Amino acid sequence: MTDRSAVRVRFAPSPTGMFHVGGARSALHNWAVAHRLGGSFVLRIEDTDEARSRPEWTAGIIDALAWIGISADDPAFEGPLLQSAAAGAHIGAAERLYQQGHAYYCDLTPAQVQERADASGTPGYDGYSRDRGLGPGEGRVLRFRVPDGVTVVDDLVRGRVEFDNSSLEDFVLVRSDGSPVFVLANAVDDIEMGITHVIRGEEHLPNTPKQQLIWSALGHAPPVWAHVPVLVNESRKKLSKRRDKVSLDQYREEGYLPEAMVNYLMTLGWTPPGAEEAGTEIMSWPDMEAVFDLADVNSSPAFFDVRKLDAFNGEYIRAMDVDEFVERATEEIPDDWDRDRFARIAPLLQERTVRFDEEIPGKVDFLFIPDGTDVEIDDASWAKATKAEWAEPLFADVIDAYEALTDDRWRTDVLKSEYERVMTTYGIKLGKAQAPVRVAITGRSVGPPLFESLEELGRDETLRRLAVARPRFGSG
RNA sequence: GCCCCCAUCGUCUAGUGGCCUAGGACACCACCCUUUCAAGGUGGCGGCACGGGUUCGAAUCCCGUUGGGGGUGCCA
Repeated sequence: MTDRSAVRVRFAPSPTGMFHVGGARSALHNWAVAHRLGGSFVLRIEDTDEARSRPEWTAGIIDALAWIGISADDPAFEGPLLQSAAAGAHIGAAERLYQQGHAYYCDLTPAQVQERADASGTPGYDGYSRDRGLGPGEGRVLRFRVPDGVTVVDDLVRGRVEFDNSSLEDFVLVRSDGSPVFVLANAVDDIEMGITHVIRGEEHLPNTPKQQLIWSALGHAPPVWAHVPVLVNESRKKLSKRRDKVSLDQYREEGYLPEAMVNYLMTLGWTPPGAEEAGTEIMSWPDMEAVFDLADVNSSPAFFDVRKLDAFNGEYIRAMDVDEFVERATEEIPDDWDRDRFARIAPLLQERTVRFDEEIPGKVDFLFIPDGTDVEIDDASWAKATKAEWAEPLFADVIDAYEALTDDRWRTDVLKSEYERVMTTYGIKLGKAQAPVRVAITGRSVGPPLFESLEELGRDETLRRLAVARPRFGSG
């Protein structure tokens, strides 16, 4: 027995082999409502269209959900249920609808329907078979007999939406091959599963009156509807996998943290109460879940802005435990790099990291060059760092000072103070003064803090690189 | 074409008739800090699509216009 008072929501993706960020947001909304209201979250795979259904895709969906914190192990989680397994219920419901006069058979082919529409000048199906009393048969579809009147959809995010039934036309419930159509299957599944809240994307709003009609024809009060606005791209078109980067997995591979993705996704169309006072929209899932309310969700489409996602990701990365950061960052470096050396330098990268992709190795690769191979020095950077009058003499002085250092004094603090001692002669600040050496050592003008890098590189290699670079002064 | 939805800074939003000289976040710009780059701090730029009403008073309510989007299958 289903407890009718208990909240039950569902997330019903079709298995397409790719999990959409919009789907993730929708799943999060459902998850938040289920938890907040002490209800359950049902995962239903809409695999009716067999041509695009693959078992491994269901596993992919579960994995993607787990990544954003919707765990199949959570007590609120139910499923996965396969829509195809309920085919009998769909047909049974269709039969009932027919028996009770809420549906009727029609033998017109799509082409014939089109012909009649063209002839009359009124688009759509004209109700041709409404009163012809046709029974089931070869090549016949079952159509819903849409009653006169108005269907009012009460939507949590949109309010009251009215549809004149005359604009609905007698839509198909069962195809001529006997298979149920989406609106029927979807509504019947929701009824059978005791779904109380249907929370989904706005693109479903237009077929909601049809489903509501089915619910009531089947003798049920409609569920609570909530149609959340779609996610759009920079040209304000609905995010599509054809032209936009929408795969959750792809973001995952690029090194976005699930917490950041979840947090960002939730801020699209909704601001956590208190975010303004706090001066930040960064908020943990438990905190968001505790205050999330569909009625507070905005009703206009939201642009998926990767720049803001990046900002969130950076915040979450900086908030990570250092060891955790190092461990995660290590996954991104080439196999032949010295793990220990990387672990020593990696903490310096934490606040400089926005994503865990290529930028990690690219920032410290100068420390992992094979013995005997020179760094590739960027000419423009070298030219800029050494164009001042003081550059060449300072460079020479630094070499002298560093050569005088014994191995046991080759430490960040000493390297820095020696550098500062040398540069006072030239009356410049460390910010400028460190440039020539930085380029000589790393090949670039930007990178992790210099003296820490020199300590890690070691005395011999540092001195060697400085010696290799020095002749460049003469050659302009 | 028809049906439906939407409309506050570049972006995401707060705002539910007076608290709005419209607030925050991201981005951008400037300055500060500084061992480059970041991070951090301070400040700045920037918006209620338009036109009519209603009201003592409108970002907020109503109507229209314009603009955008979604849906219009025997797809899901």
